[in-house]
Amino acid sequence: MSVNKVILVGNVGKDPEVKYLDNGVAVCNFSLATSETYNNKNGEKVTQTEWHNIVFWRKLAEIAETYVKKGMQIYVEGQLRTRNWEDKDGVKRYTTEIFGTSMQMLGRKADNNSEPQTNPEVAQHTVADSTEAEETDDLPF
Amino acid sequence: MSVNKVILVGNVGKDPEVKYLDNGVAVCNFSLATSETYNNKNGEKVTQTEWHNIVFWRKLAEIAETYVKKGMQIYVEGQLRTRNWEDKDGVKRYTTEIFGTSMQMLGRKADNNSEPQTNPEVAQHTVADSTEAEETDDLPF
Amino acid sequence: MSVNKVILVGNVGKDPEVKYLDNGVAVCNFSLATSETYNNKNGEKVTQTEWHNIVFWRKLAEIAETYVKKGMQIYVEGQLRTRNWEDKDGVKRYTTEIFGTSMQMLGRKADNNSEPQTNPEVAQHTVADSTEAEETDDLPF
Amino acid sequence: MSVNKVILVGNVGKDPEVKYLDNGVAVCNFSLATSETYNNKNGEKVTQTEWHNIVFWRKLAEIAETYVKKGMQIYVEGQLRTRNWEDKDGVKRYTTEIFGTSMQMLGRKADNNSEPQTNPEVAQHTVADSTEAEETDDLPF
DNA sequence: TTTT
DNA sequence: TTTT
Repeated sequence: MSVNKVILVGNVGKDPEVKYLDNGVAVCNFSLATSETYNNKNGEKVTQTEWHNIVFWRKLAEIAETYVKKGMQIYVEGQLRTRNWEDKDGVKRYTTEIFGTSMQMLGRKADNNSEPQTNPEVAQHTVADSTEAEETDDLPF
Repeated sequence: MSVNKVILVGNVGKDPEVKYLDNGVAVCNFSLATSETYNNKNGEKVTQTEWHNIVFWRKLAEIAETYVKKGMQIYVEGQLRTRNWEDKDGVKRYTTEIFGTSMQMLGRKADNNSEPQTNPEVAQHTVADSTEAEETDDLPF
Repeated sequence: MSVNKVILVGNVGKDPEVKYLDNGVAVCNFSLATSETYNNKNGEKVTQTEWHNIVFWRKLAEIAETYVKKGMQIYVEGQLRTRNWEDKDGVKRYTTEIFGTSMQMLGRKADNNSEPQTNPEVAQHTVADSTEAEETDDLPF
Repeated sequence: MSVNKVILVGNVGKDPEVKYLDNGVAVCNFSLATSETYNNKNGEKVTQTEWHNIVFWRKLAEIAETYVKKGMQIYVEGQLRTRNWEDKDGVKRYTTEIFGTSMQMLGRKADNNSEPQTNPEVAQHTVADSTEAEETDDLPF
């Protein structure tokens, strides 16, 4: 009975960091900047940047490890998740992350990769963190 | 390299129609109304209603067949698809549909079902038209 | 060059708290719960709830003050904003909020208000935190 | 009590066509392609392209006229609207359009404009079809 | 820490 | 054809 959806288009702050759990599952973290520019009451242009903590798991994490680079403009769809943890003084702290479920690299191919792409399928289409029911070809849609 | 996403909250116009293909796959069609009210230049309140053709396949179609009823307020997420077909005069015609990928029944339980719900899990949570990678319990998220 | 969008459908955790700035501007805060249920690896049903900090300003805040109540199911559209502040030990802390730009009360009227509505126009249509260019009636759309 | 939202990232099919009504209001039409690639049951890669009819009004139309070009990758947010009209045989026909409310040009500047941009503010930030309440600088958000 |  |  609920919807928890985030849609972002922004620029990657740093090359993603990927680590692998003991069971081989990949987890990828990086931050994504979205910016808004407006004129303040003095007529000066002000840019306000938001930094979003993105987390990808499994296949999305592996793809991000290979293809996502600092500075790229990407589309991310995901869910909000607020984790809590204890800081060094034992105080409960909260961090809000975007648990990514889908990702797109935007702009032209030449933008995103200086080298020729060896796996264009992966790089150029939406990648979703799920085993989507593959549409079979014999259905009329 | 693209995103095609529709998000609707509206009211179901009629009980969904479901048919089953020879291979047992369910297909469900119904229309969903979204309305906007505004004041025109004469200060009169005007309501403008849009009717959306919704199509669900497989499990989503089966769930809609069982639980979705005329008048219900639901959330639908999906993609735009424009089909073409020939009318009786052989003229090519186009129909735009929302290929639903996720659905929610909104409002309280009592709103949506006069009878007690025998399968609350199905009725009260998001249902997606995909075999989502079930989150396993041994992962720290 | 960026998009920062959040779409939530959830239940209001408490009656909204509204305060008015010296210039008369209303600010409204409340938390909104979204829940997901899944089966863990032992086959047990587990519900995971996320709490979102919602902030409304101006007209949206005033409408929320009047109509939004604990328990209601609402739709919220907005942007992610992470504020930083100093805790009592002078440590920089971060809080992520949803700066709401649009809101809808869902479900039937009877769900959302025990008393008769004195201002149904306000309560029953989308309210956006902007002075939208009102569509004039003489345009063909 | 409803939500009617479309979010697209795709490529512009042709340079937008803009016309001006007698009252000076600009209306802009163009089509936007979104594509999906999947493997069919024979393991062949199939690309399915959807064409969306986009309509912009007023300022968005004027900006599109100046900056949006065939081939560009853009983000469009809007609403679904189905118009009906009579074809030459007097038959009622339907056309579904996306009434755009917000637009972004994606990718690097060099992607989208071969010439230097004379109005970077307009071209590089989100443009919404509304007179948004300008955030004033004296509010703490 | 990004981008324009 | 819905809903308020």
